Amino acid sequence: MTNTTLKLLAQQLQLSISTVSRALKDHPDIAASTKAKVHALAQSMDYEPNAYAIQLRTQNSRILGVIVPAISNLFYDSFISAVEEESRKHNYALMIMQSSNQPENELNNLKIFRQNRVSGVFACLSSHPQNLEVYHKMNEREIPIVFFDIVPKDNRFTKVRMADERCATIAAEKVIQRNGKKVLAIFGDPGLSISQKRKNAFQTFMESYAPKIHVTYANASSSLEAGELIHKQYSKTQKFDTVFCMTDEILIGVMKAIQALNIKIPNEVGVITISNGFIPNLYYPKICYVETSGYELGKLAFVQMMANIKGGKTQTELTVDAKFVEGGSL
Amino acid sequence: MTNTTLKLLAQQLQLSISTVSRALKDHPDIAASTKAKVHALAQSMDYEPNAYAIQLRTQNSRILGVIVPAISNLFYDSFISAVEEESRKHNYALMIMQSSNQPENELNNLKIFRQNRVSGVFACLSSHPQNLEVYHKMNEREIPIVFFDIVPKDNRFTKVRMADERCATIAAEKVIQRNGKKVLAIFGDPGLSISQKRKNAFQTFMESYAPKIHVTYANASSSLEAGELIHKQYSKTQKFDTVFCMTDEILIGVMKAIQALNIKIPNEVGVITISNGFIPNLYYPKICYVETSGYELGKLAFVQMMANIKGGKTQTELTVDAKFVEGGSL
DNA sequence: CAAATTATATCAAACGTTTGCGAAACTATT
DNA sequence: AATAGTTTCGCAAACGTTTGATATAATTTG
Repeated sequence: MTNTTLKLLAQQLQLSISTVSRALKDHPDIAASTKAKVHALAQSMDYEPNAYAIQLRTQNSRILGVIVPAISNLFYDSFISAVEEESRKHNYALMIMQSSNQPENELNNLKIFRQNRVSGVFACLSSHPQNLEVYHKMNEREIPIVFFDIVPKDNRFTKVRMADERCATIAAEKVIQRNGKKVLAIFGDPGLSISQKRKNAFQTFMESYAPKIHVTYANASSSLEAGELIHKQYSKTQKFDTVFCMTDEILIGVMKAIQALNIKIPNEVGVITISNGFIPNLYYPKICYVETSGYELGKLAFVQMMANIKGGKTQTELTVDAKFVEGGSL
Repeated sequence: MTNTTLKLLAQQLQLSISTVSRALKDHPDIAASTKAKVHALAQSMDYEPNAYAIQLRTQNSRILGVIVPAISNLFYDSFISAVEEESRKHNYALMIMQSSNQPENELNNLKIFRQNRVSGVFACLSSHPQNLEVYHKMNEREIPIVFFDIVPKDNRFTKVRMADERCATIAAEKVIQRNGKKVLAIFGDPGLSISQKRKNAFQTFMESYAPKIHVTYANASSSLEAGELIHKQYSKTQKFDTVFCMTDEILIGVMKAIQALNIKIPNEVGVITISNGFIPNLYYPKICYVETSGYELGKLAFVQMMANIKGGKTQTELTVDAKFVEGGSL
């Protein structure tokens, strides 16, 4: 069975295609009686406008592209969720692709986006350093780009991200408020700029506001490593009384080790992390965290995208602020 | 800056549009020298074929639609992840929409898919009962549909799902093997067919293979409820020694309560669940689980989709088998 | 009642491709 | 040198819309 088209409707009704087209969109030129007939037939024949023809003609796809490192990720999927909600409201459809942190995939995805003439793309850089030429070319072609989370330094782009430094600073503040004396602070892959930012912020705050507190800095790019770290550090004579985790992944490793060692939270050690909240709420007591909401970021990104699409350029970097969420772990 | 088109290339090269088109796709009619020139110019002018024009002309969108209840979900996002991987390999793009379990959203998403003339759709029914007319109509229009996870009874459709009954049976088997005597079995929303299936399978197995074992059946549609259940049941004189959780959500509630009550796993109680593995691995000891892999399901769904697109109808219901994954909790 | 206005509907071009068919321009064959 | 066969390319229609310009009929106006 072939799809219903304007032409088909027109033939059935002995009208011209343009009349049918206008009737369906309530154009004032068309008589009410005609409109009624057209609508009725369209309904009964299950007419659905061909998006491709429309897009070809109008040069407006109403499709937005999203590139994330991975869909299967607590942070990014809440980002996507938010963007999808907004898109629906604004009558845009979404095309989602994952880069798996491979620049090669990222490029390929962008190509698909361009070939589909997306109206804009939300991009999260894959972690490895790369050149931004593609993005510049897309800018030249006037395809709006909103970078999120992992954003380039280049300030010719529109960017939204979490207030990474603030997160770490807030966490440090809380640690001090709760009387942490010997802190183990675990950060992620030191190659990532986000790790550097958070570590610097944490360190800066600690050094200036609480110079007498003893802080051990460590890296762990996986839960496994984070767990081992706890095991190792906890057997030392100089034990920590507080542990700060930079990410959910680290927290997971830490918590496993803490459960294995049967350490009591918060009596024996306090725990604080940066997270969107899902993982911290899996434990008893709930882990205290500084919230970084992918959802909020998504909403913000969408606003920026709309501004970009409508009003031309908005080359700014916006951050969504962090806030502390109380738990029972500190 | 306007996009490069075949016409533009043709003008520059003093060739016809059709020649340029054929040159770019290595058509044997075109001289090698011409091809070289065309390719060179296309390259330097960043020519990207317009997907809409192609799709309009060829009537083949190479886009697949996916409807999930929620993207932000451990199970579905691994499903999506798998489908996306395969799609990329087969040169399809993905359009992902979430229904939020609202039939209304589901219908709206389907409309968008139809208007975009998707080559096929992966659909997971929103939980509330609804009529399948839309899907039948799409079938008539020869849009392949592969239902996954929550599938309709109607066997005119292609379906893939987890072996729900098997999961529960395997879990029951293991509980008996590990000498559970007093089992607390917690199932999800009793309105959902998946809950019924799993409960029936569990119950049937228990009654026939281990009639002397005492099983308490309970429902909990949220982690919270599950947690309360544990608190209530554990204060009784007749305590349980094993708890079976039907889903991750239930497990989360259960584990929180267990941690709060400071119950030792597996010494005081054994725990087993049905899961894709992420949550069970968050704890120490790791929770034993019967694996339901969204990833595997995605792979299977894609195979079915390809079969459907190429070879016409494949009206079968396939299931991906469950397997037990060892942990330290039983 | 002729002229001007309004209401309604049609024409035709354009968006960027793909593709069957035909047209030159060569080359090879007798 | 005429014919047949190849190689290389162009013409033009079609995919399903949208939209400015235009045409026709109906209505109003002075």
